[in-house]
Amino acid sequence: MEFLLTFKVNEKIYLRNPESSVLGKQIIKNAIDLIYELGFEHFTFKKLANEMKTTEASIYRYFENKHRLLLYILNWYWLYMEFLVMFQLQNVTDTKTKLQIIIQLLTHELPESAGKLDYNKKFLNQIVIIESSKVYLVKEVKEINENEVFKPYKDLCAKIAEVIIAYKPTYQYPKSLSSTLIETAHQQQFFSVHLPKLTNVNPENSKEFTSQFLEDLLFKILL
Amino acid sequence: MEFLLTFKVNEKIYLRNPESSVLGKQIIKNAIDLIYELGFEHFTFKKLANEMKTTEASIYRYFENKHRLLLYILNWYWLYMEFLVMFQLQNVTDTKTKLQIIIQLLTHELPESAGKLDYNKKFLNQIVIIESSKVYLVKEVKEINENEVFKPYKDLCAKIAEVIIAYKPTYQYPKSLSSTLIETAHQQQFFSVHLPKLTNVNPENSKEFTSQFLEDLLFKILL
DNA sequence: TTTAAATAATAGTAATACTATCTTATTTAA
DNA sequence: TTAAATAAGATAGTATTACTATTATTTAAA
Repeated sequence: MEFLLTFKVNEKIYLRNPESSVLGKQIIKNAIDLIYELGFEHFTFKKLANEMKTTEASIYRYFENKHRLLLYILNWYWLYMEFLVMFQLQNVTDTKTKLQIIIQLLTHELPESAGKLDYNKKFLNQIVIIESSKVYLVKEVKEINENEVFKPYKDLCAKIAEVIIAYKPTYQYPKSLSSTLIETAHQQQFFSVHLPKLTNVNPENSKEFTSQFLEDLLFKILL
Repeated sequence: MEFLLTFKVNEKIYLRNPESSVLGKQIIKNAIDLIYELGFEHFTFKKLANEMKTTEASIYRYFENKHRLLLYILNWYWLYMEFLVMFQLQNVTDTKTKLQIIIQLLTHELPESAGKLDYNKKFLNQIVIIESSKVYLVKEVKEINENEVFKPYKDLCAKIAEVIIAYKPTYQYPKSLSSTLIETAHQQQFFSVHLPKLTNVNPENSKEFTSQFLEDLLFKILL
């Protein structure tokens, strides 16, 4: 059985809902491909329009600017990740196992198992690793945050924090630990590939390095 | 007694050494002020030139582009931070105390005590928190890294990793833990101000929150 | 079937990210 | 001391980016 997933992204992020039209869906799909290929700095609406054989103006009807488009993609990812956490923790009673599953989810490509996607999972994953911090590390963070556009990230963080508390009710910093886990998962994946001297990765375990590091770290903290 | 600090930054980063002239030094000083004020995305050489009453062309003689200028500032910071670590660990024999000092350094503004600076310490600190990941989270990271321009960061990371090993020789991931400490120090400082729901900060302890979280985390990991 | 909405086509503007050239002021080296 | 080299200032120019606006055409809904 296969099923197709979609999520309702906060309306404040877009001008017109990309889910509501063929063109809109294509914008997201092609944007993921092109941001992956060029990196966010070199990505422009003009290039995206050319790639899609449409016009810049058409894309501007959906998103105010490329930052909003990235924010849309990440909102989508955070919602998806929260769904995956919920989904994969179904019927798991052992809280240690729950935490292990969460670490696996944060440190590996999106699993084929859980739902079909319109978007390229590998590219989406890389965008999250490389570009996600750019949506909040900006001067305008306060105004952006006022529209609740980071809510899915906060919700994901809170959900993981819940599991942390369930595992160790006396731990004082569940949400900070949760956001640290999420961010460090991305960071160490990036470092282990591009700046390996900032890590203890070695050629044999590179695929599993980040999850091993984080699992060791997490269970020592929550001992 | 006051002393003035300077560091030799990798030649590959600049076209002309900004340390070698009055204009060069002004460029760095004013760039720190303006990047702080505008954020890196809105910062341009044109604006910097206007601010300094010089010309865009003059700045382009020192740096290829604004990314290189930011890289210069961060190299400077990493060298300074490594110096501070070395300096403040002088005559400290207890490795636990050493780690506590390092956390204090990573989570607070640059101390007045250790040397006078040409640059605004508060602004420099904020730039590190908000902008530093932007120098490596780019498509060109491989080519950039080939010129050893991240060496001061790797050295700082290695130096902290050494202290970690000294404290707990059997710990398997000293460098990853070190880079995680550095990055999380910045991240949690940012989150606790701008996205506090991603943390466990509370109004009373906001100044000390990040250091408390990290100290708790670090010594649990290294137990 | 009309009418409303979405898209395409086109044009235009201000700002950004540069490169190039020429002149003048300052330093250095012969 | 004078010539040569170097740095800085002044100015101009280009391609690209990041938009906004207008009109025409296609598609979908009433």
